[in-house]
Amino acid sequence: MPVHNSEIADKFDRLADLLEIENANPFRVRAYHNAARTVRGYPRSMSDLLDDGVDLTELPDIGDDLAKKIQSMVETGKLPLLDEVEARTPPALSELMKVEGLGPKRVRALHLELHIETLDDLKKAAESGKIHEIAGFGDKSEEKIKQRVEKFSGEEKRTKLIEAEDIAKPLLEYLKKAEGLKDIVIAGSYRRRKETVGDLDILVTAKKGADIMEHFTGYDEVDEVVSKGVTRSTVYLRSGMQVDLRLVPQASYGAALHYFTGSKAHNIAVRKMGVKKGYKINEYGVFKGDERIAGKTEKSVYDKVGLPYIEPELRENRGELEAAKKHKLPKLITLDDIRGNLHAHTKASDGHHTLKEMAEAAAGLGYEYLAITEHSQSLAFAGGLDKKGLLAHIKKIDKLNEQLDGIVLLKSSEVDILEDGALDYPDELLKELDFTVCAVHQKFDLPRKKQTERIRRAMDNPYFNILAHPSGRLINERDPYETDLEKILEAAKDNDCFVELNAQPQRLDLTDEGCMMAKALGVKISIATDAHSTSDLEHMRCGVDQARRGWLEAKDVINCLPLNKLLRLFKR
DNA sequence: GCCGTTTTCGGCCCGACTGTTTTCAGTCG
Repeated sequence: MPVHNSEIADKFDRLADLLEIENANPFRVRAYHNAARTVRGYPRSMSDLLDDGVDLTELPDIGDDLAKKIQSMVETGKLPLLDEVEARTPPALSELMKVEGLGPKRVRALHLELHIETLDDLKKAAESGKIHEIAGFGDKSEEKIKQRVEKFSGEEKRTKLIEAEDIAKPLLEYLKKAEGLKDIVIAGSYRRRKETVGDLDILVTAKKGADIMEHFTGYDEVDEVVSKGVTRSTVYLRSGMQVDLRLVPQASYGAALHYFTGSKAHNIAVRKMGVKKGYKINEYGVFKGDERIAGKTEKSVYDKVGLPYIEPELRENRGELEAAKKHKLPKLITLDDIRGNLHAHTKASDGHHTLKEMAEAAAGLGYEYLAITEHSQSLAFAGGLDKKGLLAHIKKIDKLNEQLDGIVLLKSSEVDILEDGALDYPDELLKELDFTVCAVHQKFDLPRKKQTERIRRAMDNPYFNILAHPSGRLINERDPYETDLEKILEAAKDNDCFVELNAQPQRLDLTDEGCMMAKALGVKISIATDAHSTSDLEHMRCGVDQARRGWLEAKDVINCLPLNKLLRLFKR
């Protein structure tokens, strides 16, 4: 069982937390966190990189020492230094640091003074009123800890982007009513269109004297006001979502927007570039000495460090700064580039609308084509069509196409990939289709090698065209099944197959990193909604967001092609 | 512990808010 990047990253983060509690050199602590971020976000597994003989010190923030530690973890699953540290500092202390308001210093104090090691210890200590006796803690701290421990669930919950939108939109409408408000924008990972967001960062500018903060904390969805200041306030909404509101002068709007959009790694890298040029960059602007020389727009900030504007979706320090320096940034795909949708269901399997209704909805979005991809015969529980049923459906589509104007329905099927890699219909039936969308829907728990081989074998079939939702994950609900994505993409490349970026907001499968890997390997992508209703068709925008995070351009995406060119791609 | 068209040693992003303090440490983003 190969070690996942996330496991390596978690170990580095835990080690960093414990070292911080032990009062280690803060820069050493940061080095471990930085390495964790690099490893967690890396599109290829450390294990595969080592197999290929890649020198890990080439990766950002990985030096000789950490490269060795990663190698040790890949080979043995162990990080000896972590074991060593955990032997003298209780491992659960790093959990305590996740409680809001508790950092390394206070966790250390709680441990030294009251021998608190676990959440349970902390809860008891708070209830028995021992905490306020420690130097640096008072009655308020004790009370807050008591409340926070009560609410603490242990896991940091990130909210799916589309759910965050549902929370953000009414709040934004409410905030816009504030007296004296000028600009308002949601920054942070929401603006970078990350698939999940941890909190909402809202940036505003306003007329002098306007009481925006009062208005904000008075929102009727506010559950708790964490802090409230002149330029910054933090609240929790009833939904559990944390919202930060920041107020900056208009002259600083661009610098603040850049700062609060992040990512942190991108910001730090840009700041470092500023320092090299003798500037200081913060949320108020770019400064040369005391003089503000830029900051009204984001572009002005990039300008000062000698870079072109970088789209928010790219700001992850995953090579965008290097690309920008060389003027090689991708021209990111937009929703307008999309000409059709290659994955949709109707009432014939598990969809909610008829062929005609789906066709008209797709035409209404300005599409040239919509592919009808009912489930195949093995997927009985999702209304999969048997051979006869599919043939009849094909005829229905032919007939409807004669009546339709401006849009063409493509005859396809979401064909199951069986456990042995065979497709769920015989070839003589598959050849009646314009193309196929093939997918794994059962036997999610095969070992990595077998699962990978299953999909690769399926691609050997000349009627295999697009691999749908390649990992099967459901965000926050179901883990991806174990595969070697790189090997699958290589097989797709070799067999002239394509890979889907499923735009369902709970799937978004490929990931952004998967898109980057596909692009690097020369595999083109279908961004498709897997629509089960007419309204689902509008989830295309979610897929496009994810594609943009994955550096994709219109030329990388097959459903940006006109119909005649698209169909040529499916002849293998 | 990482990193280097000034450096292989000496830097490492920085400002706001809170609470516990009498001038600032701790935490957060």
